[in-house]
Amino acid sequence: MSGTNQILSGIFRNMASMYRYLGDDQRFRALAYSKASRVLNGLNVDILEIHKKNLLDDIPGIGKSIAQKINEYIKTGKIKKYEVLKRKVPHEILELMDISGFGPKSVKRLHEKLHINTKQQLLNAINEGRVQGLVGFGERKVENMRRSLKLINQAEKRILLTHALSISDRILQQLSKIKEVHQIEVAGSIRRKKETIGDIDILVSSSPKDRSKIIKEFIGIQGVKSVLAKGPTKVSILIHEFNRQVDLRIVDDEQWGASLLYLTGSKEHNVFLRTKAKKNGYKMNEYGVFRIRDGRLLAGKTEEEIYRLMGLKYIPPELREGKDEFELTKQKMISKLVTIDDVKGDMHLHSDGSDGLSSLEKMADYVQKYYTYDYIVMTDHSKSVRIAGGMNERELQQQINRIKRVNKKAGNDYIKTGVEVDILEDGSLDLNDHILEKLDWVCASIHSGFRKDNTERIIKACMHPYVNCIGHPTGRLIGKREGYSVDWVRVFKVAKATGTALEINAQPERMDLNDELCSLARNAGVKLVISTDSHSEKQFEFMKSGIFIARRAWCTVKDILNTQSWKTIEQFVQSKRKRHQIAGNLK
DNA sequence: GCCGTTTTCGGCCCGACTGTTTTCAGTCG
Repeated sequence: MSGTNQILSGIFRNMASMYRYLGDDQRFRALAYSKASRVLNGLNVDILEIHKKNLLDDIPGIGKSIAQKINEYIKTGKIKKYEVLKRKVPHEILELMDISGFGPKSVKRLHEKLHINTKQQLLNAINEGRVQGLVGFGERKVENMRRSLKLINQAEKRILLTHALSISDRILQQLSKIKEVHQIEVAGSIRRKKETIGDIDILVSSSPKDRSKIIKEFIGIQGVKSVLAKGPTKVSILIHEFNRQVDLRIVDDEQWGASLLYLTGSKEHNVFLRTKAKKNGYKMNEYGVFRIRDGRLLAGKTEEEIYRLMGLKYIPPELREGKDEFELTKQKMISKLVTIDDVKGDMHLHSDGSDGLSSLEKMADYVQKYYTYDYIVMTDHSKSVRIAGGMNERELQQQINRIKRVNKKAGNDYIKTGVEVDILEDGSLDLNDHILEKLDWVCASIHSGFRKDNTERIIKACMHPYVNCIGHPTGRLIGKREGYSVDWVRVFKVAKATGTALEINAQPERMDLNDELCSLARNAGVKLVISTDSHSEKQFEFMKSGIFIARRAWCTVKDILNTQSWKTIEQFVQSKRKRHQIAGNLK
């Protein structure tokens, strides 16, 4: 994918800021650009492709005017309107609006009165005492500005879901010990299981009289750095761990569902619901759904009753992104999303046969002790991955023998034989067919050549009769490495046609496929496998992260191979081999 | 600027907290 999506998203984000700066009469225009920016940022298809097919108008949030600007950019490399705005607005200071506590009004005043254009100039002005005393800039506001400026770089970073979950679990545990807490739940993007997290949101219900006690306890929990805001029902703190903001909201039991819905978001999901409510003659807020005519409370205690009142099926948090969940729930029953209890085995793990920390026996013992799986597949690296101590054909044969011995001793067939074989630069595999043929399961992955387009490479691997799955298909590492360039539409077609599964790799830094590609793959009819890629016993718990992705992509058990019995997986493997045999015989 | 099972015009979610100001604007989620 070209970087055009990101560039345009950036331009529209800037234009939105510029319109916000220009004044309240432009706020809806600003909203429109803001939405267009978000949409482009989340788009999984190259905008150049959509432009070629003349389908820009079909993208939700992109209308005639913005489509025209995208056209203009693609043709000329510039957007006239943007250039005009840049002359009108001191755009160097737009970044100031990203600082917590700074809105368009404050930034405008700072620019007009003190000619401030950059963060550094702002810092200087604050230190020289020129800001304080300006109308609207009291002592405390200036102090907050100083603090925000210091925090900006750290605060911008989002953290991995798994880290956010460990923080929220700890806080939830502490708060649930308070006997006045009736209900408690983590909300926001953690509840929606987004792959990265900004702030942590926690909702509590209690009697109104107990709120102050709960707030006091919350502020006193371990690791609090500072209190950012504190009211009777809402508190924000900063904690040392990852320098995160944690928001606590306390409501009555009757408001629980409405508040949970509101606080879970996403923003877009909420806006849709509230707009729909309004059309139906209701008003919806975090306290419930009310009839506008007489203000009567119609729903609020549970999320389920609110969705019901709105004439909608219950939408699980993972799907609430304000995209197509409303349309899709209308079209069909929301089928039951896959859960962690559906998983029957882990199909990608490493032992000390390559770069794992434990022996295959220890790994197997651990899984059987703590998980209810029916099978695991040993998939150590192959020889090309030297740094991981990958196996050659001889070593792999030895491992196969070893697994057979272990299984025989245990009197079962729990450990399946497999490999994570390397896909070489030309798309061939780095182990010969003779050894691959003997394995129960072959996962093929790319571990080199990340900068090239890897479409053909992956397609060739899919065509191989013994390859059953493509491991971590995009190769991305969240926050560290972009995925390599791949034409996913083509890959999904080939994967489906050849009977090759794609992996949802549940390593926290990988989460690969991600939710969006996973959804596209599922729509294309591709089978998926959720794997932990465990390199130690502890990592088997990553399975739940993989489930999060699958759920966000609307997957049910029928989409996920390792929710099926081993017999079904065997059929999946054999049918691909058989097809190739037939094709070979026909030649 | 976008959008439409009331609409191609006229809407566009709604409330908490802060700080500064004495009744509310600004900002955030």
